[in-house]
Amino acid sequence: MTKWLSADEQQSWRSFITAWTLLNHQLNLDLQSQHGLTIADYEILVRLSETPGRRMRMSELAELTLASRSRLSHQVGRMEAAGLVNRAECTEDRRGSFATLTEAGWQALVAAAPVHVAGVRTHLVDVLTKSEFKALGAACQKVASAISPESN
Amino acid sequence: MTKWLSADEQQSWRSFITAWTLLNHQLNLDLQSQHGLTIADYEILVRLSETPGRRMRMSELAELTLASRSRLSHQVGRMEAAGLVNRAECTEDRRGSFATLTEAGWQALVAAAPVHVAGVRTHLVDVLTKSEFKALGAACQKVASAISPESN
DNA sequence: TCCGGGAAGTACCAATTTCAACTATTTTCA
DNA sequence: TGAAAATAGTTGAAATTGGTACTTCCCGGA
Repeated sequence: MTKWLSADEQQSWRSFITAWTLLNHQLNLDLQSQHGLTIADYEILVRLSETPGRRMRMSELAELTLASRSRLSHQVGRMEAAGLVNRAECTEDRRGSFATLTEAGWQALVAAAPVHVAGVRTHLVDVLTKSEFKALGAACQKVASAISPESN
Repeated sequence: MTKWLSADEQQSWRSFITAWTLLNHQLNLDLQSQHGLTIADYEILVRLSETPGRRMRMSELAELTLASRSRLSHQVGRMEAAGLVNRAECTEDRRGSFATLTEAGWQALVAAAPVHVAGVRTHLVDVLTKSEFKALGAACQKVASAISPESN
């Protein structure tokens, strides 16, 4: 016998969907209109920038950005065409390859980051009290690790 | 001067992204493998089923499901081809049209709903305490209405 | 050493989504 | 009244995404 969601639960669930969808859409819009980057591009730039040597194996990048291998491959291909990243072979494991941040990619990130962060603040962080935001984060953390324990 | 996110804030924000992405992906997988429906299909079926006459104007449906008009049009087209919905002209406003739930669409919803709800429970609701879930919902509600006040 | 299974990445194909035009109708208001 | 502007919805092409097959390479065991 199915145990349905109560009206409250349903409401919470829908708010979750709505909040994420609107937020993502809004941030994407800002980023795209002002810098020609998508959120996906941005996330990749961030991840690469955080890594020593500003380069990372494709599979690691895929895991971190929660993208399928196929999708990441396409994505990096586009970014490579745009001059934001390069591909380099991996000498230790010759099957593998690295995505590396180019100078232009770094510059694009530096330029876009303030806009993105400001968006996250105005649409998310500043809308909530410190403790509300913290609670949101904690809950999401639990949800994420319930589905995929390795996701941190 | 940009005010960057603190490490904690960043962590919360990333958890939010991760939780949504994994949850959505998981629910989609369940629904698709067991019933051949995507989440988008499902949402449309739900919205139509909740409406008197089980029919709704395209634009209202688009708003509720947070989809662009174009996307909804394609989507409904596919669902119509699959026999889940019908289109009907709107006599009051002859530009408009209704999407109406077919019997098959209703049956598909009835069949899929338990699976979907079970997924939402096991991956979201049951992972959190009542108050955590409530806090998540409340925070998301605030975020959503900060971006788009009409989104309820 | 050599084989078989598995991993990393890419390529191809089908499905979905977006963007920009386009048609048809309604609304506004001079 | 009768344009002009706005709205509802669709369409087709281009871009993105997802699934799967394929190629190349690594690794463990016989």
